[in-house]
Amino acid sequence: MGRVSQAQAEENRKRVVESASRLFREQGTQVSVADLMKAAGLTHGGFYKRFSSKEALIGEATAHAFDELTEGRGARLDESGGERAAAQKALIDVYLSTAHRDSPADGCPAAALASDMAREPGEGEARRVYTEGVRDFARWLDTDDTDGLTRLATMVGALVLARATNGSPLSEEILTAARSALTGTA
Amino acid sequence: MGRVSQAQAEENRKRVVESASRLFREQGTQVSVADLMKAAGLTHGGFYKRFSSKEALIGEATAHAFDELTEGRGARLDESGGERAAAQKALIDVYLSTAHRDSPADGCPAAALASDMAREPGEGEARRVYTEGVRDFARWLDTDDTDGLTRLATMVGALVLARATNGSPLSEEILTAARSALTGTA
DNA sequence: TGTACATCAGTGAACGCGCGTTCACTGATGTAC
DNA sequence: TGTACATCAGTGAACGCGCGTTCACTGATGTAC
Repeated sequence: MGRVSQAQAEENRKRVVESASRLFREQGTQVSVADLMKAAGLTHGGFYKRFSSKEALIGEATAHAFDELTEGRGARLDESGGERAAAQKALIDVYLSTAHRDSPADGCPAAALASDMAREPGEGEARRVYTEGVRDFARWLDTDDTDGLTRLATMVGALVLARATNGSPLSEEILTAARSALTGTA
Repeated sequence: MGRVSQAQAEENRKRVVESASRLFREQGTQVSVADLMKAAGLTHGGFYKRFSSKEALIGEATAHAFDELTEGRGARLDESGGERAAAQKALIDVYLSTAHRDSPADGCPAAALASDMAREPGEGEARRVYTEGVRDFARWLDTDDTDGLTRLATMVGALVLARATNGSPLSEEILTAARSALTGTA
């Protein structure tokens, strides 16, 4: 294929990180390097020209997924009370929807990558980024009466259990129960 | 090594299921057949004399882990109000402890196996058993004001996030926040 | 602006390794008499 | 109760395959003049 322009090369690299962040959320971090590269329209051989190891890509892809999540949240932390509560409620409704359950690739990395992070060896870049992302997300979810960490735990737990029981009616029951508990709506 | 008595063979098989149920919770279902057999003190060759596939073992090991959990809960569903609430509080305190966070092998399968179940293809035995186990556990957690499903979601989410962020102070904060929200104690 | 050549992004074959699964073999157990 | 032999639990080598990573190669891009 020959050499490719610097701009194109930069774009290719970005595409690898983006599609990896989707594939890792969808299938876990054990997706193969060959599949990751193929998803970005490349062959596996060039991987090590751009990334020092698969581990390194996991770190970058995790960071990318959390960045997306932060953009998605949109609203700033210092927003005024009423609007903030409304933004929280809107996000929780989307978070605990069957659509979110069924498309982990576009979804919350805190939920999708949790077990991979738990099994990630030692103190890698990925874990650091993940922990920071969880902290930020929880802070955004704080209310006057409930710790954002508890609300996030309920959301992540409900999503993870709904995914694991998908195909059974229980899956929807879990989402509905958690939504109702967190937003006061069925 | 020659033939082994039927009683011994039966015991060996049980040991494989038991140690697999620990290893799967600890490291995920992608632990190799060779490692599973070694953990039970056997070599990998004999595996297919006792199990039709690795999938089948995952099903049995999942069932075994949930059976253990049910025994661990001890108290019957129809227990009287006060005692039941006390048993629930006791279990929640253990569930959200750093000890439970740090030893997934003896811990809750609903939390430890969630992502593996979500990625398990199709409608296997393992998923069915898992879903049933989650339903039972949630039923046991029901109170007059809160759906057991929501309480379980909070517990599972907190445990899973605490494991993924282990090594950071955030990990303990998550456990403490959830414990306090669920039992009213710090 | 045009030419000559060095650079290097991406390719595809290859590396050593571990996977799930199969199979010929072993020798103690279980059984028929 | 004792003997002869069939059974079969467990072993270890082997299968085809996919993994993460390396590397010689290609040819268009970028640059020096």
